[in-house]
Amino acid sequence: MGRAPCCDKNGLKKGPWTPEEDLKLINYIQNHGPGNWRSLPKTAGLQRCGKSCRLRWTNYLRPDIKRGRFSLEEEDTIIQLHSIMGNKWSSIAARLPGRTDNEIKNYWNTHIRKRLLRMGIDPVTHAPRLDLLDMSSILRSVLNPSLNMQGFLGGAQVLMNQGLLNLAATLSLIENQNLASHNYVQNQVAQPLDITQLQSVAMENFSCSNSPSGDENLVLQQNQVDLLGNYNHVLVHSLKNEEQKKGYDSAMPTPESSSNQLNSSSNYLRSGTEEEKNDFCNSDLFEFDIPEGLDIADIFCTVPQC
DNA sequence: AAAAGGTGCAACCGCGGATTT
DNA sequence: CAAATCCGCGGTTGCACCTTT
Repeated sequence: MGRAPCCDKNGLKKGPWTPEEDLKLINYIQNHGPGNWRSLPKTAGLQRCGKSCRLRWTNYLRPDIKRGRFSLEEEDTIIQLHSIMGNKWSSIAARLPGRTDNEIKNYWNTHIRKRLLRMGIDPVTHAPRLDLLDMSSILRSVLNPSLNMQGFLGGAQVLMNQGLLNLAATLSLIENQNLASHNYVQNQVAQPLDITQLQSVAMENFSCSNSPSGDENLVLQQNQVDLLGNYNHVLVHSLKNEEQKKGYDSAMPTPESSSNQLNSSSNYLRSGTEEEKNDFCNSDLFEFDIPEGLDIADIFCTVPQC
């Protein structure tokens, strides 16, 4: 014995909502409040599935929804939260009052994700796209030419440790909390980030790291964390630079960017295509400043098989 | 000016955990 | 406890609008 079916799907309307339907839904919820989506359509006189009503309300009709383009602060927050939460759009939306998970998801897929790709940053891992990059040669050209990278690398397979990158991003987020909170306050939507939660996520990432174990490696990892803690600063800084160069307009990509965008949202998982390589080659990813005192040895982990 | 192709976003789909009977 | 459904989530699609050719 279970509940009655949510709705009889036969004869229910689908597709775009009309203003009349919106009005019915708004009026009903204003009088009765949201919830009980199963019975809502019938009571409200709507030929819609309850699921469709809930979606329409939560994503579009809710009075507290903030419309319009995303601010730089919101964009920063999305990038930082995505770096530790991944595609947990509802969790990210919970940190961005007035924004819905659907809106953030769309904005990520249509704007931020493509921009990251253009900059040679993997939007899934938030790490530089090493598959598109001869890192050692670039670093050699950027850093002191006397540095013997070949000797340092020792012929070993050199890979960024992804777990540490994630952890670094997390710690960076924690570090940025004051700034982020400040921004929220400025926007009158203060909702401080939960540091405890973030720290637990950080530790989870840390424990998932495929780094070598042992005290020495822990020291090395801590150094990596210290260094890579700046990773998200660099990422966000670089994004802002790009926006400033183009004249910021999140909602209106430039023709240049449009011509480099991916063809379809169904191609999200595509990686390493010629198109992306071209995007990367045209990017200015490495125009940011290398911090003083940077010890390049801390960037890498040299393990037989990361 | 028209056709073709690209973009952005609202809405739908399907899944899995939670809840109810 | 099991079955049936609710609810919310992330992924995907459809289509109107825009841009390019």
